[in-house]
Amino acid sequence: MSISSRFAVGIHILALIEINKGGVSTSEYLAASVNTNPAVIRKIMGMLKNAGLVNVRPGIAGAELAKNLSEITLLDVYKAVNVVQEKELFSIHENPNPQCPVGRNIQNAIGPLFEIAQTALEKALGHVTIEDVVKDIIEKEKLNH
Amino acid sequence: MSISSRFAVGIHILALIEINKGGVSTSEYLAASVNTNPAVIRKIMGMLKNAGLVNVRPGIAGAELAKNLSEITLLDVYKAVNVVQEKELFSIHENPNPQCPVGRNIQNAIGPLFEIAQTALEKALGHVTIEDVVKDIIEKEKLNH
DNA sequence: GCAAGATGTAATTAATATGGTTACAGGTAA
DNA sequence: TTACCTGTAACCATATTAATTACATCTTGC
Repeated sequence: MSISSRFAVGIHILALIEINKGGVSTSEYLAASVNTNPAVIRKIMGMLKNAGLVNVRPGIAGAELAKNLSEITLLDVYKAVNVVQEKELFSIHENPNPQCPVGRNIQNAIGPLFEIAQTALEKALGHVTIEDVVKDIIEKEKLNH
Repeated sequence: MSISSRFAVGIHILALIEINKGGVSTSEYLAASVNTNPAVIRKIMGMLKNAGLVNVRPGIAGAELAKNLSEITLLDVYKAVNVVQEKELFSIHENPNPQCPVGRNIQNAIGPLFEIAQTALEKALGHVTIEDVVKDIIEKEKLNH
């Protein structure tokens, strides 16, 4: 199992919109960089739009960031693209046997523990911004010249 | 997406083996508590065995813990049952466009960030032992009497 | 030795999720 | 009106999960 690449693609899109600030970031343009289909980009873009991270309008070419670069964290993107539901990173088997002491308590015993772990993950994502990613990309570019 | 319930079932199995210490924990017995098929239990048990967490032998009924309760963390179980590969909790889109500055650097830019988040998750799991889970289950049992 | 009963493991299946693709409705601007 | 874009639904191939069935193999008791 692994978390959908929608998350990585979402980050890619936001970073590219920023770096392409002079030009027009159409879904076709973004799709060419990600190497996927424009419809996939438009779907993800719709999610980013709903989360208030980008501005896009029907009929009008190009997308823009709706917030300051430094105000968009990876956690924002992660939540926007809906790769993991609230409290449901880990799945717990349903219908354990209520006749058994372990069966009737296991869900309540491990649920909170799983939440703690998921929260630790999300907190880590909250500490990184798209600005950090963009700066890192620019840095890596310089090193290869 | 969500992490396979093999993880939750693995925890369930270990806790039940402990609580059923007096009796014989066959795959059929464990399956009845988890509410699944004995073959599913045997498969997971094989993984726990490979990780050195339980002792089971062909032909001999019952499983035992191979370590002290307090020495088995949730992280041990998580790794044993192989629900997430090393460094691969988050998937990153393959073949981004190398002609684009973002495309050619995105993987190296976000890979390490994803690792940090995954490590935070795993660290949280490493702080909890099966003993904690068993104690919690016993506690919850008392409260309901 | 052999029957009974357990574990080990492979093959199959249904259900679900993902990402790609196509198609088209609807909006915008020249 | 034309050209081009976004929004979105429908469909498909593929992968994964958990359940199920089946059977080989091992151990013990007799």
